[in-house]
Amino acid sequence: MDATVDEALAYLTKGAVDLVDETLLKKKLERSRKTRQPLVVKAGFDPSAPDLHLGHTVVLRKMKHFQDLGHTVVFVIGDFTGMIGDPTGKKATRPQLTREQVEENAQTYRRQVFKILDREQTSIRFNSEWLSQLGAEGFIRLAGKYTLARMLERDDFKKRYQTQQPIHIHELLYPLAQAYDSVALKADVELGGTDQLFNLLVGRDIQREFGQEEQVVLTMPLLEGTDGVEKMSKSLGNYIGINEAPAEIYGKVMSVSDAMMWRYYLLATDRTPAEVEGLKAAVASGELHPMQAKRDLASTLVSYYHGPKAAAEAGEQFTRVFSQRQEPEKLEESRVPCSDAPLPFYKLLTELGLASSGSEAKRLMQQGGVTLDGAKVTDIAAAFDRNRKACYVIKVGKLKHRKLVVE
RNA sequence: GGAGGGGUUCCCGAGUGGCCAAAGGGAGCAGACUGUAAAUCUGCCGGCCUUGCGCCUACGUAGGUUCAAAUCCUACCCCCUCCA
Repeated sequence: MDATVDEALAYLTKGAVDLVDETLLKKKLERSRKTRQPLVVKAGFDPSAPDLHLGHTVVLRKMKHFQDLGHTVVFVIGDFTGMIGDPTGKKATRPQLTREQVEENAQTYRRQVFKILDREQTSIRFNSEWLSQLGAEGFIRLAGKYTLARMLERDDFKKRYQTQQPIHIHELLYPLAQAYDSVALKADVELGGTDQLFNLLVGRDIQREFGQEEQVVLTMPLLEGTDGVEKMSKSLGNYIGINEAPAEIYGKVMSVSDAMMWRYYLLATDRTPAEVEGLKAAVASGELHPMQAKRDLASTLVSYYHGPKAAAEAGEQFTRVFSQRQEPEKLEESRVPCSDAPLPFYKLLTELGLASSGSEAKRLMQQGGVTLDGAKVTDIAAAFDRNRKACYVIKVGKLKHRKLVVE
């Protein structure tokens, strides 16, 4: 950490959206340098969705940047708030997590997080540690440090208030609980997505109430999912998980639209904004093929989380399956016993899990998406012949290939 | 406590007695094309089968009126707004 404060500042704020406030961050950096005392950099994570996806990595990479300069990162797992359960989605009251589940999820986090973060400079903490100590009394006291009017300043609440969406009282309490995390940890910096700005700012106010120096707030953009519209999230199914199979990550990245890939470059890789602009210009001028640019992106991302070898293999498989329209190297295999009883083909598809329902299977067949050993099967009344031992390759759509052994 | 508005298929959002498995958009899926699972275009998009213009399930919940209800009536549940 021998970078000058200005260099450090530039490095740390790269890609960030909000920084509150710069002067204070400088001050903290300077002090840290003098006292050799690393800053405490905190970010909170949901205990119920332990599968990290590229969206999470935006903040995680930023945490790593702080580590690069010698600071300590605290990965806070919001188990306390998680155990209360968030009732906002009225259809399914989120199941309360047990102690064991939380611990299990934490383990999953540990496994994944250190693909990005440095183990030595990271501490993983549960916020129940200090929040459950607080008790009802302490919590109400904490609530006494803030006002409803200030809560309603939050865009999200304001909007919901106006559009007749429910706001539960405890939702107003969440920001306070999160703010108290900062107090308990004496956080110097808190990181989060731009949607967290408000919560992070409440942390500053509450810290001040507790006589602490306020934290610096730094927000990162939210990465859109593979649909290119909504933010990446597991529940929307538009995510790319870092623990997914290499070929899966590679393929999903390739399915991102050309326009969207720059965003991924910018937020999910280590390329600097200038480098990304350079690539963009190269594509615009025809110097670099957009597909190549996207392949490089896919390869980079796979190699971050699975290593360069896996990235190379995923690339090869992609070429094979999508450019050359061949079967992948390794086919998933299913077995079916020999029998004289006729089996409608569409039933076979549902049994193999290649279609979610009979109607779906028939639809796929009618649309010409189903192939048996390379020949299209479009007759929905077709039966599958399984009265002798044989081996077939079934293809459904472009993505699903299956080797079928009749035995 | 009072008055009013509202709950529709994965999401948003039309629909106020039959032509509604229900407009439109988004997401998703398939095909064509291609430079990829980009873009674009076309089609599909509750389930079941004997694929008929068939059957079952669906418009907050439970009943009722009617030959026929997402649409009308009754009760209940939930959400929101304003007043107190």
